[in-house]
Amino acid sequence: MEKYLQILREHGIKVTPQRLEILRFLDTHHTHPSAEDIFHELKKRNPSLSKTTVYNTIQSLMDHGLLISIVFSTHEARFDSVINHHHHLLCSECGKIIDIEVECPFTKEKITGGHRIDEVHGYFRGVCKDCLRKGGK
Amino acid sequence: MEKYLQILREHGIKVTPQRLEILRFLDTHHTHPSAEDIFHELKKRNPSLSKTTVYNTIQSLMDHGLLISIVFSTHEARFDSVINHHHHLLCSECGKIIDIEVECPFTKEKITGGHRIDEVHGYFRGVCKDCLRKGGK
DNA sequence: GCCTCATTTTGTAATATTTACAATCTGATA
DNA sequence: TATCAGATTGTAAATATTACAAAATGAGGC
Ligand SMILES: [Mn+2]
Ligand SMILES: [Mn+2]
Ligand SMILES: [Zn+2]
Ligand SMILES: [Zn+2]
Repeated sequence: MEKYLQILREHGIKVTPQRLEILRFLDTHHTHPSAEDIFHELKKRNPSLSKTTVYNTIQSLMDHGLLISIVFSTHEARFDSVINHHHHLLCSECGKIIDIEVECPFTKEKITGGHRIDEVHGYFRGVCKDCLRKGGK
Repeated sequence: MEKYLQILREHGIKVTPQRLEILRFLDTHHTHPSAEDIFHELKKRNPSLSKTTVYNTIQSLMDHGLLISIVFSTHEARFDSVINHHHHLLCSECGKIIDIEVECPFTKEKITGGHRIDEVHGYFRGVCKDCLRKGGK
């Protein structure tokens, strides 16, 4: 837990048990969880946890560049503490969101078509490797 | 209007005035409107229009590959009748969603990292050309 | 032209995620 | 230990989307 304490301190985020737990969960579960996923899991050990705290903490971590949101549909946002640039695939078979490590040409260009590009997000839809192996399709 | 009548017929979508109007609006306004935008605009000429019809029609057009949804945030979905592949930039200054015509290497590969890729969406955030010219930043 | 019936439209209600807010709590500091 | 700004909590509000059933529509057959 020392690791997460240090991360929060380095970013000037006041350390609280809730923030430590949320950060730890995100760092140890690279499954792109939703706010509900985080809340549901951490509430087991801390029954007084509030969903508002989860949302507040998520926002705080995003403001400090420690977290990105992944939005495949308006239904819900998913979150990822892996900041180094990568794309994402939503598997139509198993529903998982999977990291795609690719060399994306647009991440390097600061200007494209005259527009300034600050962030690049690649969202793919398809069928993941595991599901292809199992089911065919 | 003959054009949209033909499009619906070709795709086996039953022709109705509402569907014609929605299709026409999308084809003549490449501003990536929201469902609310479409509803609000078309209700002027057809006061009995229902928002459910807008959503139903959007879904139908998407099912037939005539429309794609653009999701930058969970707040709302935006829609685009331009199907030929292109990426999108959300300008943090003016809020517009702008088409980015680029050669994207991932659209050609059917398999990437062992996963099957069916759809590729490129979402950029930044500042558009017009806003750069005006405001600096 | 009229009937029929499947489909569509409409209006309302339900769902669910996210945000707003105020009271309470906490923890660092002096 | 007293203070107090900031964090947490619970509840309520906002809002986009979906579900549903009744009414309307429109193409095809007579
Ligand atoms: Mn990821
Ligand atoms: Mn577009
Ligand atoms: Zn899969
Ligand atoms: Zn702009």
